[in-house]
Amino acid sequence: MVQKNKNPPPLAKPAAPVAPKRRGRPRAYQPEIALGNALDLFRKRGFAATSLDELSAATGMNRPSLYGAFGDKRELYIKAYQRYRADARAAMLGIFSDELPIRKRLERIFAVALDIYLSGDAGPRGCFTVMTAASEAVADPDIRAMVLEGFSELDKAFAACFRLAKEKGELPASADPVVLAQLASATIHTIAIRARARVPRKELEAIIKGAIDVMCGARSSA
Amino acid sequence: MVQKNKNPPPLAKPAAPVAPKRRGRPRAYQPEIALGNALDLFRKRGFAATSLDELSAATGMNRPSLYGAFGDKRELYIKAYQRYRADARAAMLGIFSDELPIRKRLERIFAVALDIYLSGDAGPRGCFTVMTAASEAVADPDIRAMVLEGFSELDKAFAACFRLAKEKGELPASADPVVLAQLASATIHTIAIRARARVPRKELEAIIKGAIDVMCGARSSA
DNA sequence: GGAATTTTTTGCGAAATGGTACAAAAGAAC
DNA sequence: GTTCTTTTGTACCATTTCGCAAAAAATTCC
Repeated sequence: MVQKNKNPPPLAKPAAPVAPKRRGRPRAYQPEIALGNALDLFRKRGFAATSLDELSAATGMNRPSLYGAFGDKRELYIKAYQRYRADARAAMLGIFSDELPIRKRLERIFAVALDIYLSGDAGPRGCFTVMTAASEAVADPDIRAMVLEGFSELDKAFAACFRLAKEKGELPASADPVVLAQLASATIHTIAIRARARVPRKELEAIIKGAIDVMCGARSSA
Repeated sequence: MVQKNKNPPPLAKPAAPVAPKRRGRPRAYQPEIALGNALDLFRKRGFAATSLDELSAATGMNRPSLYGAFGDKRELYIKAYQRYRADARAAMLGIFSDELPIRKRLERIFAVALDIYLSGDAGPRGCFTVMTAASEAVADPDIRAMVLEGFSELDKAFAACFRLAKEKGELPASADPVVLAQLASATIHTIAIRARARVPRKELEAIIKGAIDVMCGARSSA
């Protein structure tokens, strides 16, 4: 046992995805879950009205831990917003890539959006991007960049849908995918805002149906 | 001079519109102007992020005077919002009642809205209703009622425009004024949000033009 | 078992916040 | 001129806010 040699793993994969075996005291929280709870709070209250004490209570982490894990309040807000966007993107991805008739596709997209905006035990939470744009994006360049990217992302995804539908002959040749996409985004925005003011789901669904009729032509009133 | 009788004004108009000659120390501020300044601040920062100190500085009134004149912070916010709505209504009234072709009418309505949303020396201020809806309406019933009334007011005004245009034969018989009105409101909302995120005026104008084309039919591409 | 390392916990502190009490000021009524 | 009324200005209070320092705890490496 003299030359025990520490058995050096000759070519072990350097990035083991599980159990990195950190060195110090183990964390008492799960970063993913804590960030999700912080996101919930920010969505409910907005940036300025959310205090670190509330965030601490919601995440189960005390303030110094919050700082260590996510930085100050603004950084935490930005990370929460990134998480929100990633979640929303994930929820939409399948629908945008599925090869459905345009009408069905739009219906599903708007339905998912409605679910996101109307969720929340203490009242509908609306759309983080819209709230953020309304309050923080004017003054904060970093947040503004993310918000603008969010608009662009949504516009482009809708435009791709309409372009494909046009190629498949579902839309008349006169249809302009970019203009239709902006109308679809506008519909997203109007239901996000109205949801936040507790407009009932039925009315929002009626707005969606009307918008789809206009965008796709009102032939099949399903 | 014994029976001087205090000369009772026999039938003097009880509501003299000028110079009521108040009794105590005269006010050092003009309520209208002070409320306007408070409105500007609230539009810039939102409710929670606006402090009474800032409001005091912006209005030129010290805090006790603010409190005496408008009540606490929330009441001041509500009064500022009422003022905003009154101003916006006044700016729109003429256009909504003018008998213009529908296309021209929409162009002017959206142009006025753009001016409101893009104004502000420290960045575009957006639409107070949208900001208010996004942040306060969920939790505050009074504010929510005002916001809902704002939505309804706009929807109805647009619907009246489209209904009239349809009667005048400017729109096809298949056009649904209510649906078109919701799309017009959605366009208002999307440009309000995007303006707040500093989307350039040109892009907003393009969105408006596209929306009008869809709503009125793209024949005359003026 | 002891040293090193990372996290948690407790508690502090300086600043800002919303709101108010109270005396001084400025004008009207008499 | 005196009194009454209303507003202003100064100062204050209790609470909340964000942020951090320093000690205690939990784990790995040796």
